[in-house]
Amino acid sequence: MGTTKAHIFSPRHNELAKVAKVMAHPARVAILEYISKQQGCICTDLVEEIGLAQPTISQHLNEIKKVGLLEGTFEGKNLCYCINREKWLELQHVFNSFFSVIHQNCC
Amino acid sequence: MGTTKAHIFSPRHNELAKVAKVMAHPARVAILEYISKQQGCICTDLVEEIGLAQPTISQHLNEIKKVGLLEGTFEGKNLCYCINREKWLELQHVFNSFFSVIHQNCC
DNA sequence: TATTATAATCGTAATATTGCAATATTAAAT
DNA sequence: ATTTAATATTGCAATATTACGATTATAATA
Repeated sequence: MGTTKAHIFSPRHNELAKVAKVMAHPARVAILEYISKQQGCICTDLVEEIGLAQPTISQHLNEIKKVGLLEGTFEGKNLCYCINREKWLELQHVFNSFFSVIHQNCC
Repeated sequence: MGTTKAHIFSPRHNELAKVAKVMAHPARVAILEYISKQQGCICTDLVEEIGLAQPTISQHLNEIKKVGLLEGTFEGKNLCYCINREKWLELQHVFNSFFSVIHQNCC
């Protein structure tokens, strides 16, 4: 008990839920938006910008990374994070399709 | 500890996270899709269709209802659930805007 | 009124998420 | 080699989520 029964759902439904989960926390929404607004991607001040402790931000970044939405490279001691444009467009499409699929003809 | 610090985020970020959370579980994705595919909305067989226990489905329905995505009316002993079209379009717009806002110009 | 069918609610167990202090790691700078 | 700065990892506490059995509520039907 307590665990999502992923095996009873379709891969498509599981996939959509997984990516939705990334956006299901305001910190991650804010992080994604902030990173996207940077010229480059030296995101040193993310901790200060968001207002959560450094380990917490690090964890959230990791969650975003796990679904493939972030690309990170080290530039010296600084980490250069940026959004994976391909994956982002893929997500946009997944959501858009889902929203379009829902045609209700009742009530 | 353990609770999301909603007060440090903007209303927009909190709102987006809230609706994303609804789609952050495959059962709710499946439920939304199933309801949308019905002619009317006699969703009696939702439990059988999804494969989770009745109280669990009821809970998920309630989560969806809480963000205003479902309209429910009783038709005799059967509950008639259907998607709130207006709210649905609103959500689609919220997500679409967010995806569009992300313009990364790095990496 | 008693029965039946359907859905909500309650209570509870298992697990996941959120957040942070402490610590470790990494690499640049001194 | 030490220090410094940035990020990751660990460990843990608080809270949220997921799931379901048992029960309750509601209304149609016999």
